[in-house]
Amino acid sequence: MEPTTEHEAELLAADAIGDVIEHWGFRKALGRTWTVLYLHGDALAAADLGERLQMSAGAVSMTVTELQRWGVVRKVWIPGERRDFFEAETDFWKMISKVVQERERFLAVSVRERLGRAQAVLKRRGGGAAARARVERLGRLLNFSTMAETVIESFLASRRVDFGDFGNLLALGRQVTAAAAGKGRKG
Amino acid sequence: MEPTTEHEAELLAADAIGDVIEHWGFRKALGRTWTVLYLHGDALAAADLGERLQMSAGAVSMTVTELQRWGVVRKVWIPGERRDFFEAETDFWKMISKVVQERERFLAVSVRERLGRAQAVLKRRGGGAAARARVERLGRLLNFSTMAETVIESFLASRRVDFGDFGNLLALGRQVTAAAAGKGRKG
DNA sequence: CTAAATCTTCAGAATGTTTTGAAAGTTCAG
DNA sequence: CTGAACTTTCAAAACATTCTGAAGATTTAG
Repeated sequence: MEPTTEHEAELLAADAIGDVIEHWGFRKALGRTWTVLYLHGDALAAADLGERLQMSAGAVSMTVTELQRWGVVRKVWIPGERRDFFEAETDFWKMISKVVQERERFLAVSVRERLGRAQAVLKRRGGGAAARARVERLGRLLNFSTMAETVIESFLASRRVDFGDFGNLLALGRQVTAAAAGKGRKG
Repeated sequence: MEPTTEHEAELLAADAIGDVIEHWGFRKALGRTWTVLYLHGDALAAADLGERLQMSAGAVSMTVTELQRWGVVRKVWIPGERRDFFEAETDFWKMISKVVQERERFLAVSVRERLGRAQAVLKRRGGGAAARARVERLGRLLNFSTMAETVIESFLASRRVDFGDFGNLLALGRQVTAAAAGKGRKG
């Protein structure tokens, strides 16, 4: 069924972004809600969101709370209005940085730490050629995850400098290139 | 509880990679299984995997089948052995390319297509200033997803050229930089 | 061909996640 | 204050995903 009304078009876009957000490990509802707010422009009340997206009051409440925790939606106060209104953050880079900072970075660090501990155990226990080969392979995995961390750090650093438009990506390209060149061999 | 035996260390590493793989939207078991094969070096039989990871025969079968579909595990035939043995692909870049190619790329294309359709509807319906602003914002989202696609294509292209070690990353840095510079403004 | 070994499949169980709906909490106008 | 409007919370329901275990299919040795 092709969308024809404005509302259907809105849902089509919201669903597409919902899929992206789900792909990144969040609830679909977060992406859909952000998109509706983003497209609408003006702030919307919780009840509006619930109606547009067919969500219960409870679901809307939890969703906007989480979106605020991630800094991608703000509560705005509208004079003379008793209800809370919400509007979307519109700076994509800001949003992505935040997520990379708090999620990807955390995972990368935790993974590197665990691989490191595992390698330490294998090293300590020694063993024959097979055991040494195992330590070596774990080392490769460790190198790889260290590199992933470097890419993430480069990205975050490029954000801090804050260029306009595509500048961030340009800076990232340069920094990753430099970091990779500096770190040297093995991957 | 700190790991002390070789087996515990293996599980610690397998679990760490399992988390990464889950973060990328696959089943944890895929990451764990690949890691055990990778660390072990020599091919293992399904029953070995089941014992090491405490999985039922059914789960092992489904898991190695899926890993083979993704090209990250191979079935090897061992002369004189009746059972199937499995070994891990060891080229990380090869594995990641495959996933990016089949999953990220697919999603990026599908999202861009849907956003495009949504924008077409809004454009067709016309409307006042608010409606025009909505079309414009949807355009920004569309630009952004086009850019994401470009980054993905650059990555895949850099892989095809195939440099050693960190060369891929260097090439990616250069290509993304070039692509971003070429595409121009707005992000 | 037969029987043992092995692998695959899949219905149902177990587990994990998200949403609902109602109760409790908060805020504010009157 | 009090009560209406609104929001938050959370237990249970709905839903989704993953795993188990056993039946059936397949392979191979004899």
